[in-house]
Amino acid sequence: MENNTHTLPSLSPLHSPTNPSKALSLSPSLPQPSATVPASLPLSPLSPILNSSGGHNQHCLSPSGPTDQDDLTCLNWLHQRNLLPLQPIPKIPTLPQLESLDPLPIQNQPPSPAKPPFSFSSLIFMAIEDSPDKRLPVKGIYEWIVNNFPYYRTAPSGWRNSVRHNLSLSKSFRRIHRDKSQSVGKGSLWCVCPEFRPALLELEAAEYGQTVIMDTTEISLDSNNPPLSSDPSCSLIPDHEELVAMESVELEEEACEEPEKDPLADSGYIEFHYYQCQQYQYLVLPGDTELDLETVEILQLDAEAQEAAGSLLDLAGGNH
DNA sequence: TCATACGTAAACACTC
DNA sequence: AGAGTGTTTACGTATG
Repeated sequence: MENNTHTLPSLSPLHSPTNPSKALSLSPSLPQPSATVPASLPLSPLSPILNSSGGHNQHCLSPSGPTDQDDLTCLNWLHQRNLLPLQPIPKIPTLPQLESLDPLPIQNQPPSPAKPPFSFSSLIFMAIEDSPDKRLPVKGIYEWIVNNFPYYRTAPSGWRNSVRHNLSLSKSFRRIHRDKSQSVGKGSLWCVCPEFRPALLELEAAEYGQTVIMDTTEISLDSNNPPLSSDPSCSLIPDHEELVAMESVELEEEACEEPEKDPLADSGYIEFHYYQCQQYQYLVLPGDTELDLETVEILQLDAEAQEAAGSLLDLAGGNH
């Protein structure tokens, strides 16, 4: 087995919706960027996900392609993008180890590609999101990974098996049967299940060591039990927790052809993830809920956060 | 110790 | 037939 030299952060609580208590335990009050992420990493992995332009980023796959020296820093394109509809994400880093985010001097760069500090789920997510149509065949995912992460050029081919394994196993991805008339090549197209985009976004950000989970909250949507957050005194303070079932929420399943893959369907909970960066807060929903901004407002987010929440609801396909 | 997430390998069936 | 794809199972490691 290959020795993974990177210590990856745990998955978001969104990946364990049936375990709300654990989710609540993952609510650090202070920023906790991954200390294992090389300092040479660029800042924002949010870029590809949040690029709503729909266009294929041109410089992410530069004509010359990334060099082996690019290694992890080959992700520079990720933060070179001018997207971030969820802005304001103010300039971050507040941590000493992130003070210098410029690429390392050549002499300090590793001699050979190191394994990217991204899980396969994140890699697949980035690949799909970077495609013009937000869908890719398995082969296209391979190619994207190889083009953007030199490590996988020379890595044993077993990682491809892992990619396929992740595609099949992960609830975040779903298979789209190709139109027979347009079928070229083998297999199906794969896309990101919309309701899991925020979760993947969060995961990717966590692996990037930038975004900080400020709080994880679960809100009651039961009309008989108003959300605790409707209490004006209940504000988003660190370690503030709300735990309630979401019995009245009906997830829209039309976005996903395989509703049985939706872990929220039987979890009884919905999780709101708050991100805080300096004076801003961000809200990430699991997506495709029927929540509207009124629901969001009771969370008493500040104006910026509400704007971000609105963008996220748009992203998640919510109506408001 | 346990649960969970993740990576990896392998077997198998299916499609092109 | 062979390669690629998709699914499933199993096992090991890391982490909280």
